[in-house]
Amino acid sequence: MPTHSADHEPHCTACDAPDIAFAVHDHGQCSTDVLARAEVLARATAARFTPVRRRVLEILLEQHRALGAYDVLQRLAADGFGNQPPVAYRALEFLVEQGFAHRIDRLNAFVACMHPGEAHAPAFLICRSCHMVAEAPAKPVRAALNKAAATVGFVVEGASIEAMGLCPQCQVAA
Amino acid sequence: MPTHSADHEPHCTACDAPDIAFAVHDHGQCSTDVLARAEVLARATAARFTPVRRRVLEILLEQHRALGAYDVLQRLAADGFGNQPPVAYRALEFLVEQGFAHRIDRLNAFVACMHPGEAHAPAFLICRSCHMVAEAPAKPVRAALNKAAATVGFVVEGASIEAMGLCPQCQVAA
DNA sequence: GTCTAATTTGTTACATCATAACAGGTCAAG
DNA sequence: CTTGACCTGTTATGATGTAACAAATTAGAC
Repeated sequence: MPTHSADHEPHCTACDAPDIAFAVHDHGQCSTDVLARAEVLARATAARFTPVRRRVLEILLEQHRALGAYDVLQRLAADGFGNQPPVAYRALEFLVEQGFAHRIDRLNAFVACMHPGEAHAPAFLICRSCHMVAEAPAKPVRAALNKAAATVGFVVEGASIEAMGLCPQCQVAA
Repeated sequence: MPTHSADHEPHCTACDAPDIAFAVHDHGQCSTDVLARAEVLARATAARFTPVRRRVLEILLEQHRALGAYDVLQRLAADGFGNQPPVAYRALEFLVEQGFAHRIDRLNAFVACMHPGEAHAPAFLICRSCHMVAEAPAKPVRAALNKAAATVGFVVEGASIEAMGLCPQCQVAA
């Protein structure tokens, strides 16, 4: 699995779709930027970005991977926060509502959103080997889905699109 | 929610995509046909279509809805089968492997496949009001997804595409 | 400032979903 | 009619998720 901590592409601020989870990049910068953007957004929307919530986002941002609620909880407990499930679930729920994190149904787990505030509904690309998760722009995918649904008169309000497969690095490794 | 038991469109045998879950149809015929097709397929592939497995498929076929493993289990127990979780999970796993049922990640539940043997990878349309689930042909959707993944070098091996929304009947009702 | 009301956090308790491991039964092939 | 593969039943436990209420904190009214 790629160490994902080098500093070749030091540019995460733009973080335009498609995102750079699978590319070698300065992840410290990447996560710092996303966190900063989230803070600005939170201030703009009266959302209370409390210590637990902020810490959960930091934890999720450490890696481009999905973490289970109980994994997050363990980390929180180690930091002196409450260590009962609702603590983690509530913070995660908040982050998802604010668009700062996404739930991956297929994994019963959560990832930090790499494009907070960008009003997007991505597809998720999950590497079965290194377990990294990237967001891919899904507009055409959703358009196709809406069209397919329309043929039976179904109106799509939201959709999970989660792909399992191999990321570029793991393809090479295999 | 539609009663879904009338006999207007008595034609499920063809059951060509997109499927008829949301349409008024003779559901007795519909489920009988699918079950018969599954039996033929099972005979063709050395798969052992045992009483529990058959019964689970029958249970799933009763409605165009997803059932949790424990719902299935309750029904099995009522029929005199073992009432421990593995009984249900194993039968469901078998049906999914054979392509006779699908797992809906979003619901932690299972639906009967309406197109057994047709080598398909559908998108699922889940009505948030009546909870019916239909399969929609997803070829163009998957094509778009593969394309989006390709832009970051990701190879898709499988994808869950699950849409939440309103079925035609429930749109009218609302 | 400080009181009040709303929100957030901590905690208990429990609900729901899922699987490992092994014993015993069934069935088909040799 | 035995052997080996597979299936079923059972025990036990693990993993994931939530309801409900008490205590702490915060924002806003005054």
